[in-house]
Amino acid sequence: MTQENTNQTAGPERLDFIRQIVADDCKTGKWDGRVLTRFPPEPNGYLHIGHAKSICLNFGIAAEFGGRCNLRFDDTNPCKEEQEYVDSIIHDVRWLGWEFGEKTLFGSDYFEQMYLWAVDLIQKGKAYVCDLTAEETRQYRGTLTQPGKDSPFRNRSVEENLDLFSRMRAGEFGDGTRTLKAKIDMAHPNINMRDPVMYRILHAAHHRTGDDWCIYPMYDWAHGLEDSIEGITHSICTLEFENHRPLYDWFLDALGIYHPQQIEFARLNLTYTVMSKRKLLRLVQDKFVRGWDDPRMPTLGGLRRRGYSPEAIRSFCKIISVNKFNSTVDFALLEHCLREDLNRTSPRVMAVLRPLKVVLTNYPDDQVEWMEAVNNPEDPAAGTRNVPFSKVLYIEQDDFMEEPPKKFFRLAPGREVRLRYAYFIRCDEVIKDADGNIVELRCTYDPATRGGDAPDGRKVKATLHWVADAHALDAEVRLYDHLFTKEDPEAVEEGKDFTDHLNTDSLQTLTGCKIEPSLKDTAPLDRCQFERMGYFCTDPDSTANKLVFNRTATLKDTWAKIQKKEKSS
RNA sequence: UACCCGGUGGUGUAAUCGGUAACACAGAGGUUUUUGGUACCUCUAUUCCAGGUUCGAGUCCUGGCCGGGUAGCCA
Repeated sequence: MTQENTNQTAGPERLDFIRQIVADDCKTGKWDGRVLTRFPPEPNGYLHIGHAKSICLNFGIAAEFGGRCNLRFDDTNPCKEEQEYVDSIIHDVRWLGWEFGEKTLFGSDYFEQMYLWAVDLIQKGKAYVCDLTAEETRQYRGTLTQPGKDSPFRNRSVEENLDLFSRMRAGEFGDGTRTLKAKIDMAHPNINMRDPVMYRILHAAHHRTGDDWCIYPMYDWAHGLEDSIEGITHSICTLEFENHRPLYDWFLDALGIYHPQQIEFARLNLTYTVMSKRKLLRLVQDKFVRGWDDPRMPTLGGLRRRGYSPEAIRSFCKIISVNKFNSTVDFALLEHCLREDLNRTSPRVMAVLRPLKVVLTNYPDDQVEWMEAVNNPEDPAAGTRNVPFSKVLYIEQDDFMEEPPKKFFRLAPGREVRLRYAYFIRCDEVIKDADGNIVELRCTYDPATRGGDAPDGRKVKATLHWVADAHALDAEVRLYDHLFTKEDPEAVEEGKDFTDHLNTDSLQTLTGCKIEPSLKDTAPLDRCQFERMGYFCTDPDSTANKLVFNRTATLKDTWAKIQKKEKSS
C-alpha cells in the first residue's frame, strides 16, 4: 500500500497544451517520433525572465521527449543586431543550464537558400518586385476594416521580376526603392496575407555576413524557412504570431518544402515589472537603473547579479506552465521558487547590517572563543565552521527596543536573549549620545550557557545573530525592492507613463555593515544566507578591500508582518 | 466596428477528452524550532452570463458579454 501511494505521488505529470500536442504527435508518429524545437532570439537585446519561459519550454520539451532544441539567432535585420548580444544570449542560455551542442545556428547562414526559394516563387508567379514606396505600400494595404488594392506592379512578367530581383541583389537600387512581395490577396481579411514584403533593400553591414547582401529577408518570409531547413517539428512562438501562421503555412506550401507546426503561447507578465525591450531600454538609457544587469532588472543578467539561481528560475518556469491567454504571475511566486532553492543550498553566515555595539561587562578583555556554527541546517554535509566571540560585539539595531511592545521578544532592558551558537546575555544598561540616540548596550553574559543552552533549563524567547568587533569584516550591502510601486506599472493615467510608477526606494545602500570573518575570500556571485536577514549574493563590484553584497530576497518575516498590521490598525 | 485567439478561487495552473472542481502561491490561524527562517497542520475562496443536448456539462451546441492580438520595407 505504501508502495502504491509512492507511485501515485510520483505519477505522470500533467501536460500543458503544448506538451499534450507533442505527446500526441509522438504517439501517432506524425514526425517519425522526432522532437526538434528551437529558441530563436533576435540578437538585438538582452534576455529576460520572459525569454526564460520560452527557453525552458523549448529546451524542456526537447529534453523530456528525447529530442533536441536548436539555439538559432534570427538575424535578418542588420540595422539592429550586434555580436555582443549574440555572446550574452549564449551565455545566458548556458547559465540557465541548457545545452545546445557545439554549434549555434544563424538565420543569416540560410540567406542563399532563401534567395533561391524567392526566385522559385517568382518563377511560379507567386512573388513580384514592387516599386511602391513604404508610404504607398501602407496606403495600398488598406485598413483593418477595409480591403487593400492591388499594386500597379503586381502583374509584371516572370522575366521582368527575375531580372529586377537579381539587380536588387546586385545593389543597383537604393534603399527602400523596391521590394519583393508575395502575390497573395490584397482583399484578404488577414492583413498579413495582403501581399506581404519578403525582401527589402538595405545597404547595411550585417554582423556576420558583412557586405555580402544588400537585400534582407523579412521575418515572415525567413522564419518558416529557417524552421523548415532545420527540420523543426514544433515551432513554438508567442501569441502575436498567431495571425502570421497562415502566411507561414502559405510560404512553406507554395514552396512545397518541409512544413513544421507552429504553436503559439502567451508571454509572461510579472507583477511590479515591465518586460518589453523598449521599456527596459528606457530604464537603462534614462539611468533609472545602473545598466542591463542592475539587480533590479528582470533581465537574466540582472537576476544573476541579484543572486537568483538558474534552478530557481527553471522551477518557476515549470510551475507557471504555459497557456494561450494573457495572465500576470504574482512576483511572490518567483520569490517562493527562489527561497525554496536558496533555503536548500545557501550556506549560513552571520552579518549585522545596522550595527548596535554591545559590550559584555563581565567578559575577559582580551579573550576570544571560537564558537562552532552550522553551515546549513538543511544540509548536514555542509559541515560547520568556527566563529569568533569576544567582549565587544555588534547586534542588529532592530533587535533591541528600549520600550518593547507586547509581541516584541528580542532584547530589551533587563531582558535575556540568546546569541546564536554563543551565550545568553542580559541587557543591563543603555548608553545614549547627546541627542538621545542609543549608541551602546552594556550587557552581561552567562558563562554557563556556552553553546546556547542553559543548564538550569530556563528559556529565552529570541535568538539573535551577532558579529565580534575585532574580527568583523566591513561591507557595503545593497538592499533592493520592487522597481515599481504598482502591480501593473503599465496601467497609467492620462498623460503619464510607466516611469511615473518607479519606486524611489528600490535601492538602499548600507555601509559599515559587519560580516563574520569566514566571508573573507568571497567571490562575485557567491550566494549565502545572512541568518535572520535574507539571502545575499556577492556583487561583482566586491573587492578584497571593499566587500559588496546584494540582497537577493528577504526571509519570510512574520515579525515584519505583525508590525505592519499594528501600524495600519 | 474586419479577422484571429481566449475567459476555472485574490494569483498561476489542473481536472488524461462528458462522471465528486483539485494543486501551488498569496491571505488567516496554529504546532515545532538555538534563524519570528525551514518543516508540519487547519481554515478562507473558484467554472463570465443565458439557453440547449444529456441520467450527468468547467468540458459539447447556440446566442450574448468581457479581454487580448493585428494596419513596419521590426521581430
